[in-house]
Amino acid sequence: MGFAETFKALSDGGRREILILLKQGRMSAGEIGSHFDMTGATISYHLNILKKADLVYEQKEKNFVYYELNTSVIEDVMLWLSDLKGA
Amino acid sequence: MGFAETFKALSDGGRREILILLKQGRMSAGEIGSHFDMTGATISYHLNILKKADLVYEQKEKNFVYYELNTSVIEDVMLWLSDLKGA
DNA sequence: ATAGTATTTAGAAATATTTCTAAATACTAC
DNA sequence: GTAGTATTTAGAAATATTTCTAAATACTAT
Repeated sequence: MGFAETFKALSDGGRREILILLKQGRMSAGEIGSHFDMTGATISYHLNILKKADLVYEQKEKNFVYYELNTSVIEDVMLWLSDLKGA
Repeated sequence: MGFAETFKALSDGGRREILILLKQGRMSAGEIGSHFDMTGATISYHLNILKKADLVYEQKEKNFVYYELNTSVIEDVMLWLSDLKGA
């Protein structure tokens, strides 16, 4: 999407923690949720925001949904910031 | 402050435009406002959010308030993103 | 001091975000 | 097919964000 979605997604501490968790590798929605004091519905809401921001992608397998970090957008954001900062 | 404030500040397109404008150098609140279709009050509101996020700092001179880009926090954000992206 | 310019503050309205509970969907395994 | 597990969707409540208008503050210059 655009930078608005990306920065908005990153503005929530819980969502940033989810991303940090996913540095370890892909993880099911349930396992992600087990790390937080939130309902599964709330976790699902946050995962959806991260997905729409292209910060994660999902893989459905059996009756699990796995989420994995998507680093391509992170690069784009770093480039934007680098340009803002200037030479 | 923290990353929440920074990312939240960056999540608004108008605020990002203000920052891009300030790449050219410091600019008074009024001149910043003249680039946007918003009231001065709204511009002031956004400048305050950018200031609280340490993305700009202000210098009062005569009856003008000048705003200038502060790049130190941008570096911090880039480091956080770089770590998230991993090696 | 008065008038004028620059900016911020206060208060209110519209919209967006975050979270929950309860229900729905999707799949597995017997 | 029934029961159970995993996840999402729907709807509602609480809070936060964005924007405006009008008023207040701060400073300049006559």
